[in-house]
Amino acid sequence: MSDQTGVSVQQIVEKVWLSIAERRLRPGVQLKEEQMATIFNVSRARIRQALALLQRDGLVAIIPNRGAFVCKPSVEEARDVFFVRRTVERCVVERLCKGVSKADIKRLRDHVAKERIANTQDITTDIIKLSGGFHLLLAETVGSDFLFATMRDLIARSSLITAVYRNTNRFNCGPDEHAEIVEAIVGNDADRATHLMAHHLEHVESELDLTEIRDLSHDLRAALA
Amino acid sequence: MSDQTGVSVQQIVEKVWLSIAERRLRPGVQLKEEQMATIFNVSRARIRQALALLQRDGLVAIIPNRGAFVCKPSVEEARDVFFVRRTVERCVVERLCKGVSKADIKRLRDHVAKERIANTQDITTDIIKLSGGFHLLLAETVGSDFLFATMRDLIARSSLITAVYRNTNRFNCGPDEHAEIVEAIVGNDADRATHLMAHHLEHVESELDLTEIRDLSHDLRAALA
DNA sequence: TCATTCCATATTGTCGACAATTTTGCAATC
DNA sequence: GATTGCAAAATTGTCGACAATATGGAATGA
Repeated sequence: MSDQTGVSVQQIVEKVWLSIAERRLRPGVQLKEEQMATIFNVSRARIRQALALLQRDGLVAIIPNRGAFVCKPSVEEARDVFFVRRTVERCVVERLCKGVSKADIKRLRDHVAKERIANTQDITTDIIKLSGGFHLLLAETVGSDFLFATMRDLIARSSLITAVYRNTNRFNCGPDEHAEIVEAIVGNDADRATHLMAHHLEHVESELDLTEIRDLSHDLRAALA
Repeated sequence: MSDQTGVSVQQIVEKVWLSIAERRLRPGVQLKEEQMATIFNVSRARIRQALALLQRDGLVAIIPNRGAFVCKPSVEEARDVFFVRRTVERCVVERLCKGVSKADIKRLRDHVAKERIANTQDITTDIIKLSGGFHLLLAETVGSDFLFATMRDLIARSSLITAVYRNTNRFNCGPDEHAEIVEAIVGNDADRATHLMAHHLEHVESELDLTEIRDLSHDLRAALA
């Protein structure tokens, strides 16, 4: 009758991640374990594991004996994330410009092609997944566990920040800029590649409204001053 | 009879962390759940939670259906970690130089004082904990969750790298350089503070033997070439 | 009417047991 | 003597149940 199919921890994480990135889950809402266990048709233990991973990625905050809540990053945190991201992505690109295999090149170009398709067909879910996935793929191609893990963390937080502070309806991180970066890497042109990447990230950040007045709900004294 | 005292997840993480940093646990060894459950006198569930956190910190690798193993970072990964660390610590120091409270200053100076005591008394465990703790305290003082989390990650990985690649018996990261950095921050001298920090990190990295011939056990073809 | 206390409810934290998977030891075969 | 196949042991993965803790509302008193 009912599908007995248990959902893997990774699938749960991805589902929640997407829901947050697509703004279906707003910052502050509580992710109750039993509720999620029912939705995904698994035991609470697996949900707890998924929540721990989401905490690792900085998407949810787990308060002891209270539960897990979707994070709301502050404007300053958003700036910090992009600051570090500029550095790490630069490091990634520099490493890639030292040479990539033919297989890697194909993978990168194929990914950009997928992004193009998602963009023309306007499938929001795919656009979000793939545009973050591009930067993750770059890090993965380097082959350093550390850079990959760091990038994973940064992408997750960037997605949350984008979901919270995006001021346009169009999703940024378009495939054209990605394509240019790939070709610069293929041509081993480190200067051009790092420059393009810096410009790309500036572009992404510029579409966010980080001048917004801070939410001072948590600090009544400051709010009423 | 036997002490019924359950050990918290955080305590387990710290114990393992220290054991790795002090080289009592070598890279590659498996951390078996039941064994650890017996040692810490807790259930396996709590051990699993601790192992998940250690994986988050990049200290152990969890292979599905196989178990958890202490990581062995490659030389290149070590360089990546220090590359990113230079950037993040610079960001932290710059933010701190914009002004810190009197309470923060006291906390920082107290910490350095503790380091001095541990150094004179030559208590290895404390020295390791405190020297990493200093950099963590700097990040915490900034007040950004993201910078703190990133720094936490970097410190954990740095500790593992130091444990693996340290070529001297003396533990680096001495309190004198820390003290200088604190005083530069107190004096709001961003130039001097960032310069000191950069020099300090270079010093730490210089005591590692990162020229070591790569371990190619995992790549037979390359090893036999 | 408002503040306080107490209790019922809901939610998270922990544990022990069982199922699934992998590793290991041993024997049979080539 | 080396290799393959199989079974037993060890280890990880998952679950349901119970204990501990926090939340919200009703009852009580000023």
